[in-house]
Amino acid sequence: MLTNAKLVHQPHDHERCISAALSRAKALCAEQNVRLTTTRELVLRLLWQSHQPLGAYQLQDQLAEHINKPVAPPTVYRALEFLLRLGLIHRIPSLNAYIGCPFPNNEHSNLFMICNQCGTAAEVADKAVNKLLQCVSDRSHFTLQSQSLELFGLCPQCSNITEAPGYD
Amino acid sequence: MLTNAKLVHQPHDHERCISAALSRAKALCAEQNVRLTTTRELVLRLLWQSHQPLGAYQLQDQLAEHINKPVAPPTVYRALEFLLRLGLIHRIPSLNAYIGCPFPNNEHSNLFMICNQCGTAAEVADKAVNKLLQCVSDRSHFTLQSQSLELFGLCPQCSNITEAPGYD
DNA sequence: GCATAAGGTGTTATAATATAACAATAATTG
DNA sequence: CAATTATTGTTATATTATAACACCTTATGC
Ligand SMILES: [Zn+2]
Ligand SMILES: [Zn+2]
Ligand SMILES: [Zn+2]
Ligand SMILES: [Zn+2]
Repeated sequence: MLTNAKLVHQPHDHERCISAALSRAKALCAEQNVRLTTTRELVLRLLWQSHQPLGAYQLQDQLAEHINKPVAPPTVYRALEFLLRLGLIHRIPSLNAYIGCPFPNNEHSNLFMICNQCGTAAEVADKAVNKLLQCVSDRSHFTLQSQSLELFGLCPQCSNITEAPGYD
Repeated sequence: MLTNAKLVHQPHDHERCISAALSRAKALCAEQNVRLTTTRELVLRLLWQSHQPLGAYQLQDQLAEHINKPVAPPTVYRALEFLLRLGLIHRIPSLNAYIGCPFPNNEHSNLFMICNQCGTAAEVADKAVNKLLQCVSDRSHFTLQSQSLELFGLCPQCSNITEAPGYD
């Protein structure tokens, strides 16, 4: 099982997350011979600011603040489209939000564990999950092409807080 | 494995799907002591017209046509909210669309197989899937509360058409 | 039955998310 | 440097969803 859950759910050196993501992005763009322009890189950086998915209009605001001039929606959506196409980010449909992918160009599950409390989203790539879903598809003669899997609940930290006994 | 895939992907007596859905709905409403008003029932019927998810504004149009007077979005969304709360329908986030649930008040997976070609969506409830996802969550100490699982691809019919050899 | 409360609907306005279309600019290629 | 291609800016608009408040209907207690 490949996952960034440990990182997401614990204090960690997040600068490493960011720089790793950026160097992966640069490598991938070089490999694919496409351009990681300033805007695209900035949007990617913004998405990697935290492990919480961001909406397009949150990105718009933050982008505008960063470059100190107004930004129109298409600017954001184009950058998102580019990053999605390269697999550098994912869209989380039920949140209408976007998040950096911790392990792009791996075959992976598009499986997210999303905390209803703090909003963090950890990604999991699990062969057993993929295999089982493939199997479910096969049984119905369904030709599986892609998937979007979202688990909602409480991350370890928020679980602890919620479950806390209370001395009353 | 509980699924309506066979029905969805083959010609079948769809009237039975509809009437079964409606009687389930009536029973559930009676049991819960809530009212299946005309609008709510109509929306449910419209969602059961086919095995393809419908968007709220498609429903709006069809509803307006049926009752022969204009309908405002809140009317539709209120009916949808009611039906969702009872578990009689599901929302498919990546399509912004809604579909009738073939086996409500069962513990189930919220797992859909959605055809990219013809738009049909079959639902699957599979204990093995649920168990595995629970297990994945446990491993990360994530408290699983709900899930949304969407598989995209080609239904059996559309697979055959696509894969057809071609005599050229 | 009638008053009351609760639940449901109508209506208007608006929020939030996403895309279309076309002009302008920048980067790449030969 | 001209020609082509990729990228960005700009304006307008489509699509999905909700807020707020007035009005009506149904159930409930007396
Ligand atoms: Zn991090
Ligand atoms: Zn949390
Ligand atoms: Zn049917
Ligand atoms: Zn199909």
